Amino acid sequence: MKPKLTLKQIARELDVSVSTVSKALRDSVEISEETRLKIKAFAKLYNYKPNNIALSLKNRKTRTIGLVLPEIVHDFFATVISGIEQVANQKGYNVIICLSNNSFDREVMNMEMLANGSTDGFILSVAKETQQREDYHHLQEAINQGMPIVLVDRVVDQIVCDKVIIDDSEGAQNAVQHLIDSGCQKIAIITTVDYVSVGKLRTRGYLEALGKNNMVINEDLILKIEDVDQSQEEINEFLRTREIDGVFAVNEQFATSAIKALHLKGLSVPRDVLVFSFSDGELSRRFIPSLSTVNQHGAEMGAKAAELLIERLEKPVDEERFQTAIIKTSLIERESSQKTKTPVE
Amino acid sequence: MKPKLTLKQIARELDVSVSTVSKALRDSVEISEETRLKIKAFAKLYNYKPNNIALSLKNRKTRTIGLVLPEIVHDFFATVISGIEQVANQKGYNVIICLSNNSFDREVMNMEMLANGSTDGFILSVAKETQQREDYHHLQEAINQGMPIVLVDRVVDQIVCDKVIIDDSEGAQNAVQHLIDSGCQKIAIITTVDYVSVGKLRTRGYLEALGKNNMVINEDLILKIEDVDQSQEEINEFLRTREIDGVFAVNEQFATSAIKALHLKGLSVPRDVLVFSFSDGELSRRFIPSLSTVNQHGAEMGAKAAELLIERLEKPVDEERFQTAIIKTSLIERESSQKTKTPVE
DNA sequence: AGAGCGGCCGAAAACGATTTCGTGTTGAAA
DNA sequence: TTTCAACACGAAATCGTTTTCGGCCGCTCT
Repeated sequence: MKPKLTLKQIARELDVSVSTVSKALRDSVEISEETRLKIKAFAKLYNYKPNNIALSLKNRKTRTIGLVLPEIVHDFFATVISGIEQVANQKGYNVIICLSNNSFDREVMNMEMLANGSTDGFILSVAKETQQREDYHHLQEAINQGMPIVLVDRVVDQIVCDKVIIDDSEGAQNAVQHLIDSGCQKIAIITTVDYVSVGKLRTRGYLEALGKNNMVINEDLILKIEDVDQSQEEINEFLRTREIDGVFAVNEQFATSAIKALHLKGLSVPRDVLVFSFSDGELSRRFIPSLSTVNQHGAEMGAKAAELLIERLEKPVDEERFQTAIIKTSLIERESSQKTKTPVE
Repeated sequence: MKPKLTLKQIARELDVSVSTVSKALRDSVEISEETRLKIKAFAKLYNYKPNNIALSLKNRKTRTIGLVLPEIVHDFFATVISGIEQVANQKGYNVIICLSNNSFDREVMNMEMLANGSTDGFILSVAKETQQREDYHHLQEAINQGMPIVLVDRVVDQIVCDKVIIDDSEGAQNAVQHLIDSGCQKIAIITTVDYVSVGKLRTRGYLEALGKNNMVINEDLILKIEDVDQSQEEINEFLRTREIDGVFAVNEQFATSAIKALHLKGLSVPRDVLVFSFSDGELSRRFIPSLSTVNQHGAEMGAKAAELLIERLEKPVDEERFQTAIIKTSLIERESSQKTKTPVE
């Protein structure tokens, strides 16, 4: 086990000074060709790599991005990470990931942990609990300390910074419009409680679609779910007692639960009821019937977030103008929303 | 935007020396109560936090774990990350994540990127391509440089280090045994090509289960898949032309593809054919019929890996004895393998 | 011959923290 | 009065780099 090579060791070995070695390796004109080549050859031979920590300290830049996410066992966030990682790595940045598990305290802890010099900036999607509390002091503090933040997906309006979102409302509206166009008259929505920003927006899209088509809005067809884990029973009960011909679910989990509930009732999807979902993941692709969904393009969101952050990091003299990038959603029509295309069962 | 507070600034402000400040904050007895309290009060007031990078440089420890994974949009790896993250954070470690995308080159690049002082050690699951090439020099080099490695799930025998695996073979055997116990006579297996270590082991478990029950091994009922993306057609064709009453699939994707293929053939699961899968994820839980699977306990694997690594980092005088932790698998019996429990369709 | 200049290199400071080793001031013991 | 220990603090080294500044040598130009 050999400890890593340092400039000092090279200098001692070659009988020159540390500064000479440093300059030689960085191709400074101050160093004669002869010395330069000798040092470079030696460095290459013993596979010298400058110590990142020392560089970080010297440059006061870590080339590291802090990523704080509510969860990770979730296709959407996983794809976001993919997108971030790809752009970051390509630009020579590392990504430190911390999970908040949707807890406010863990989110704050994670940010404090990373803010002490470990990262140059943050990409963050706020925890559910944070949205509920509406306490964003930790975000503001990071910004005040000079650490740029890019918010992704679950953004908060009160904080002034770069943001990457999709048009949740529009995506939902398109999905519901598609159900309407397919002949649905009584469309239920299964959504989250209102403090989850994206849930609220998707609900709004649903309402707007109905409004635009002069359809009556029936509050009785709106189910707002607090706890995903206990959603199946709620959804069963909800659908058992309502007569509907279309369901719009704001995520894959609700969509599959809805289909199960409809089966319980003896109904088939898409034969009797059409279903449209949100968030395209493995589940949507593999489910039978495969789910029509609003694609959020998570990887693209992540990539954009990383680009925005890195740009801000590398052009710090940039004006204080922040932008909100809106990634286009797209409808993926699969079996669950198409009467004509009955799946194999 | 105030730059972060440093010891030097506190010292200047309070008209003492940097060393005094440092000692006061660390409760050294060398400092008088009065000075100590004054300094601590000031530090608290202005929310001083020591700079992590400087500490890392000084201590030659980063308290950061490098995690290199083949992919992340995959429930298993996502849960592994969860487990690692939880243990790491609780012990005051950060986690840097890099994705290899199953590419050998990216795996090597990532490790080089992190080995230059950014992390104290690695947790790694080797890329598919790396397993195919059987080139593990980058792992050995990291170890030679004094960076401990813990291999997870996709391990390599040639490298001597701590490892965390499940008994893939035993898990598969149990699953197949369960199919046999349920009355299956002709059980097909849908697995990966052999160079994927876990695939090979699961195949072996399948063979052993058949052997133990004195069942004839029919090579014609073994399908080895190279590319997951084009697996559906292969599986369709495979199942169309074979008469079977049970399917063991080495992952959720293959399992759902198999069920689709069986539907195409006019067969129902579990009525006509029983299906057992491997890797418990959202897909297994939500699918209709829900999938019986071998649970790999990814979070537990991740947690164990983090524990092993951190232990080795903090007790460096430890003997050079490495251990391989084998996490118990467990069978989760859901609808797809139980004739009696017909799902709602 | 003296001034000036360019080529080549080393010393030292800096990044922010910890730690070892002084050093000056007390007060008490001899 | 001298000596010595305890006390409270500061100077400086250290971690591994980069960079500024200055120095030395030899050469050319007047």
